[in-house]
Amino acid sequence: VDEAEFLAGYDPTAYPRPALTVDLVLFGLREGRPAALLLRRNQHPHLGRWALPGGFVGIDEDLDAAATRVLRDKADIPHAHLEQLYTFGAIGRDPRARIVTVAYLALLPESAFAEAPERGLVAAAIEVPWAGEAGGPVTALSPKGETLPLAFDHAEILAMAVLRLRGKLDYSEVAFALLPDLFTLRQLQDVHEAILGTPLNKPAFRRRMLDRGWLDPTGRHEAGTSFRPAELYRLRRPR
Amino acid sequence: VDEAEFLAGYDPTAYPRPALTVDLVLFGLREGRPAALLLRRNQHPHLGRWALPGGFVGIDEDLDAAATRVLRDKADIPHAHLEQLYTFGAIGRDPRARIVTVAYLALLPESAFAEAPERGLVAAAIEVPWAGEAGGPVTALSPKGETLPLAFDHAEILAMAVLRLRGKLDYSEVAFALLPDLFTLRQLQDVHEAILGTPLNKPAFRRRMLDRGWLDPTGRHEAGTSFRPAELYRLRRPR
DNA sequence: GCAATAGTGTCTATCAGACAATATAGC
DNA sequence: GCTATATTGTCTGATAGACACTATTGC
Repeated sequence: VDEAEFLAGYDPTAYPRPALTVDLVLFGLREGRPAALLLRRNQHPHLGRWALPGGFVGIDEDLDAAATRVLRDKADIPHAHLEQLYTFGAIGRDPRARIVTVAYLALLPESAFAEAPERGLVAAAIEVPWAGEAGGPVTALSPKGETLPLAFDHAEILAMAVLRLRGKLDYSEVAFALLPDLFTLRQLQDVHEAILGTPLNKPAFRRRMLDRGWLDPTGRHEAGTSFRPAELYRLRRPR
Repeated sequence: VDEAEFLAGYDPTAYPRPALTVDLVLFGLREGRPAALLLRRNQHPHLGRWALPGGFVGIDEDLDAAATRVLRDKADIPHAHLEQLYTFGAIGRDPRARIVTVAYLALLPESAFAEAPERGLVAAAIEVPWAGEAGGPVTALSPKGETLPLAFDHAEILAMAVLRLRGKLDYSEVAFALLPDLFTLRQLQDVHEAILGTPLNKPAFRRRMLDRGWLDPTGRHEAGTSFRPAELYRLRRPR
């Protein structure tokens, strides 16, 4: 059996093989809520539904390179924190053909997020029911609050993205990828609260973050507030 | 561009596509140390090196189903805790052709582990250098202590498996998948210490595990010791 | 001075590590 | 009783939540 499979590895017509794509969860915060950039499908199947940007993996292209290419070409974003999320390969997930997709998570600061609508992308708020730790199926909402029907298994992929972020939030630097270079402790706390979906204790959060030693105070302060301005911090590099 | 890719999804000859496989990390403990079942390659490339059992994903086969099939057919193990680990798709990872592999982690109790050698599988101890949290490249050792050269990028896959286990150890039930149905608290602690590669405080570990409420005492005790026998516990189901 | 938020101090409950004391099996 | 390990108790230091207090800005 192994010999046949070996040959099938050389000859693409010996056995039919699944097609391989990457799909990107372009994740960020929109008005303090989890959000992702979605693309409206203008073809069958799932015409009119909303989908993650994606593309086929080239025969001479790394998976990470394919994800970077999709980020650049379909979302016009030159650079972002990118990490592989999970690979989805259920039989019926695409009605056209057998397509296995490697989902990637891209983390965008709110600024990059704001420029997106010109490309036909919509910044959809992602509602994650708390659903007892596991996180249920998500719903996507347009900026006006309408529910956006999702294509394929993309609701499942979005749910996985939020769960992954929750898990990595407090031992990794993912939160900082969602913030500008300079940020206040309040902004950092807002990011944590948005992803966890639960309020946090302010003094405890401050203590934890400062004791961690990842933050450098800049001595500068935010401007334009009508109240006491908060100090701006920067992520210490390299970590 | 999208239209061309759409058609390529239907017609396998329009664009060449990567082949897709699953590879399994059959993980367990051998004499209190992390170990995995490896298969000696009897073909080029990497003839004589040691590899994870794997196989091509059928066109009508779920990824999980492919992993289950490999577990059954190549390792003769009817059932195990299986979870997707990561997808490896670097360009040169297989010199024959472009092959992308979805790595799975299978967790075996030591009993299933002991029966393996008949299938040509070797239970290799996995040495993970501590390497400051990140875990460096692993080395595999035969039961006699010889270093086993690994095929393809399988050292990287094994390293990822151990890192994943470390991360999930204390909020998931992966440790129990490595133990028999009835086990003592000492055995549970040994599993944790083996995976973390560091000793743990005994009273604190007991308290933590018992307070968690996952364990049911059975009232029964281990036998055959020449000292005080420990109580046997069972994982409470369902979690 | 007022409003609003930043930032700090203190008290308490919880949890982990250290260490020692007690319990129980075979011999 | 002796040995080896299981199991429990206690002390202590670190950490998180609750809550109140002080600081600073624009107006």
